[in-house]
Amino acid sequence: MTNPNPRLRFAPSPTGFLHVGNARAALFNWLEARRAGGEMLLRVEDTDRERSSSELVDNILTSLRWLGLDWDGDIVFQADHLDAHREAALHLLDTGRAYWCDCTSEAVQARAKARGGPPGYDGFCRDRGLPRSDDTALRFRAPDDGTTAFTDLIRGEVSFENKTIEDFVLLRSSGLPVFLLSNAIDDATMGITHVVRGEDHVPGTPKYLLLRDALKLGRPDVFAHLPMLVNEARQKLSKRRDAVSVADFEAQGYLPEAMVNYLALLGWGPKDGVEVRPLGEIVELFRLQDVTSSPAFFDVKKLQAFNADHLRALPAAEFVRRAHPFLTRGQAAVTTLEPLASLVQERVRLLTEVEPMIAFLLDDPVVIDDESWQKAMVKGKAAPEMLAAVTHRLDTLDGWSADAIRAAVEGAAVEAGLVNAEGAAQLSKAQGPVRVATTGRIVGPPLFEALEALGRERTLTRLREAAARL
RNA sequence: GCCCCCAUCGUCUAGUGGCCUAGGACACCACCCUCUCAAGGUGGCGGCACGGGUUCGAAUCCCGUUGGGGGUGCCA
Repeated sequence: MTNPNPRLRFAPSPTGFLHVGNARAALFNWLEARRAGGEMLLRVEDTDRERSSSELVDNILTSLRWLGLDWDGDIVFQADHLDAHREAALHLLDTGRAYWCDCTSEAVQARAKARGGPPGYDGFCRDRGLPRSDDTALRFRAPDDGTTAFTDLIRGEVSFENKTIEDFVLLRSSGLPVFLLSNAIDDATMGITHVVRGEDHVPGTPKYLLLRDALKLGRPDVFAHLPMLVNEARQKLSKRRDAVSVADFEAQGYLPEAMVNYLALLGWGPKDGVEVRPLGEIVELFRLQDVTSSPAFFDVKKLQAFNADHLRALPAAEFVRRAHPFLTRGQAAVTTLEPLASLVQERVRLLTEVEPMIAFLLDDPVVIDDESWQKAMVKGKAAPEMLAAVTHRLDTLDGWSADAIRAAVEGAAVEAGLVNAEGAAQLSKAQGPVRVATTGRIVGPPLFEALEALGRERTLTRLREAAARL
């Protein structure tokens, strides 16, 4: 049952960017391979010369590396093996399992419409004995009776009646092999034991099996068809319709560890219920047979929550390092961020949110948010009194530490009359005007640490400018 | 149309005949904590698609219905 040396593969076609659906398929292959101590191979299915491009190959490889999904051995490019695929197809012709057909797809459709039956090829050229020409494609002669079945690790027994399988194309009239043929042969050549791919491949599996049988290539040990990843309309994710490129998520400030963690939970869950955890633990817990069979919605909200958790789990120095590529103001931003790193870290969900949070330390004069100004200065109580009192106290403050600043603000609050029933300073009200004057916004990192970082001169300048504006 | 697959809170899932008055997570709401915002804590909202069986007993097994999805290319 269990193969001692499982070989799995991720086989993307470079006709689009790597999107989260592909990434999930790659991840599950990788998880099973690594858990079982097997091999993870990578094959680029570039047989569609028109739509494939080396830029897209680069994008796929870059995204896989970013996610931390490595592979064993050299990358196999399917286009390098086209001759062998063609040869195999021709062998099928010799053994009577294939034949040349000159029907155009228009003609096939017209006949289907005319007979009122199901669309698809009707075997028109089966016994015409056509020779190969520039207009003929090679079709596989599918069996007329019997069934083709396989066991799917996730879905159980799946079977198809052979009479529902049409005579599909093996070689285009250009001589190029089609996906089904290349895919089936390459899997055999590469010794793939576990075929783990999307559920959209289920209907093609009997053809795959029929081909492998006809070619006497044996069958893989295991099939596992992963549930689809769907959009809000519950349709299969598509690159064109849905914004789900892995590279885009990277650019938006997601951590690869959050992405793979979240992706692993789409169709699978650890027995202990602990969702947020390092990949290494997931590798140990993952079992292909535990994967769910129903489709899953890719929920960006939950991904964000995971990202925030993984961000907080980082050591502060590492957090700064990860934020680096997202700091557009260069070294100034880095040195500004460093002392406040842990305070910022706890408050962002995406790395792109880091710089805006420390922008008040980078901009002079500070940019004041209108809504915040209205709230704290116009509607807030005793804003002028508070600003005057705090300006004086901070101007004459001994030392410049968060604790000392806090004491000064508390003293100013009492002076401005912002006190509770016991006469103690009401910081929740008092900090508003100070915060807006110095950081420009009503929300942000803890005020006293922020002012300590801002320094006495800039703090006083901003307080005076705000008072003048009032 | 035909073939195939799927069906537990809004979403992702736990659940493999009794432990389920269905558990967790995200989201949402309330409260607590608190210098704002976060984080954290507590509580709340909310689900086994429907109908038949089988069984002492069904979210769990079987059949059907409905709904959704995938495939049906000389794309992959």
